[in-house]
Amino acid sequence: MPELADVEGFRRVFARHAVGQPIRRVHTLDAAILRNTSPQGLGRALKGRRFREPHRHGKWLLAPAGDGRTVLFHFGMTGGLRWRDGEEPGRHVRVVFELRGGALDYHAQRKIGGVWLARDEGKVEEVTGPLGPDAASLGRDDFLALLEEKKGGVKSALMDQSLLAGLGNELSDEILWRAGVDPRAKVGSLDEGALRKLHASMCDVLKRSLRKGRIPMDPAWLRNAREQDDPRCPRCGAALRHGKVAGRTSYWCPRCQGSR
DNA sequence: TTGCATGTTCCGGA
DNA sequence: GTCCGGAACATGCA
Repeated sequence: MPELADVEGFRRVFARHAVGQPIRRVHTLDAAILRNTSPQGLGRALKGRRFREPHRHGKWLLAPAGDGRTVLFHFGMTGGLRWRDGEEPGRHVRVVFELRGGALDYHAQRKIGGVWLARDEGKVEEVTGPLGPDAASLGRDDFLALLEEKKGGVKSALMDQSLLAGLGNELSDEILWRAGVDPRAKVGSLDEGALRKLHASMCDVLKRSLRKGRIPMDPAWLRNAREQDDPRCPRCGAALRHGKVAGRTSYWCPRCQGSR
C-alpha cells in the first residue's frame, strides 16, 4: 500500500501522537527490521528524548529526535504506523515506541521495509540513497526538465525515486490514465503537451490522495477499477488492459491512453 | 500447491 | 554509460 500519499498519512499519525512526548521505551519485537542498528542501539539513542516534527520525502518518513539523530522509516509494500491506546499490538508489529498515553507501532507483514537510525544529518542521505525532489511539490518546469533527460519508458521514469520521489505502481498508473498516456510509451515519444498533461494529472492525483492520506477508493479512479472482476475504464467503459510494464502489474485503458 | 502482491536492490544482457 | 527484465528479499492470501 504505501506510496507517497500513504506515507503522508503515517506522517500525520506520527505528528499527532508522537511529537513532543518523552519516549519511554522502544521495544523491538523483530530485530531484523532494524537495518543499521540493534534493538539496544535504537533504544539507547531514543530513550528519554522527544520526537520533533516528522518530515516526509517521497516514500520515506524521517523523524528527528534531537541532537542530529533521526529515525528513518520505509514501509515496503505492506508496512505502516498505527497509534495504539491500550490494546495489544497487532500481528505484524515489529517496533513499538512507547509514549505517554499509548504507543506508536511500526508494522509490516512482509519485512521489506525497515527502520534505520541516523546519528547525524549527513547520514540521512546515506540511508535513503539519492532521491529526486518530492513529487508532491514538483513544479511544472522542473518536472519537464527532469523528464526531458530521461530516455526509457515513461512509467519507469515516474517510479524512479532518484528522479522524483514518491510515486509507486498505483499512483503512476493513476496519473498515466488520467493524462491519457500509455504506460508503455517512451518518454522521448511524448510531446510537450503530453508531458504538461502528465504533470497536471500528477498534481491532481496527489492533491486528492494527500487529502485522504491514501489513494481514494472512488469509482471514478483507476485504483478502484483494477480491483474489479471485469475491470473497465471509469471514463469510457472500455475493458482495461493489464500486463507487466516496468516490471510491475499495470492497468490501462486501450481507448483513452493513446499517447505514446 | 502455485502464483501473486502497492517496495527496493542487484545482476546480467542488449 | 544506459536501460530493461528478472530474481531476490519475506510473508500471507486467493
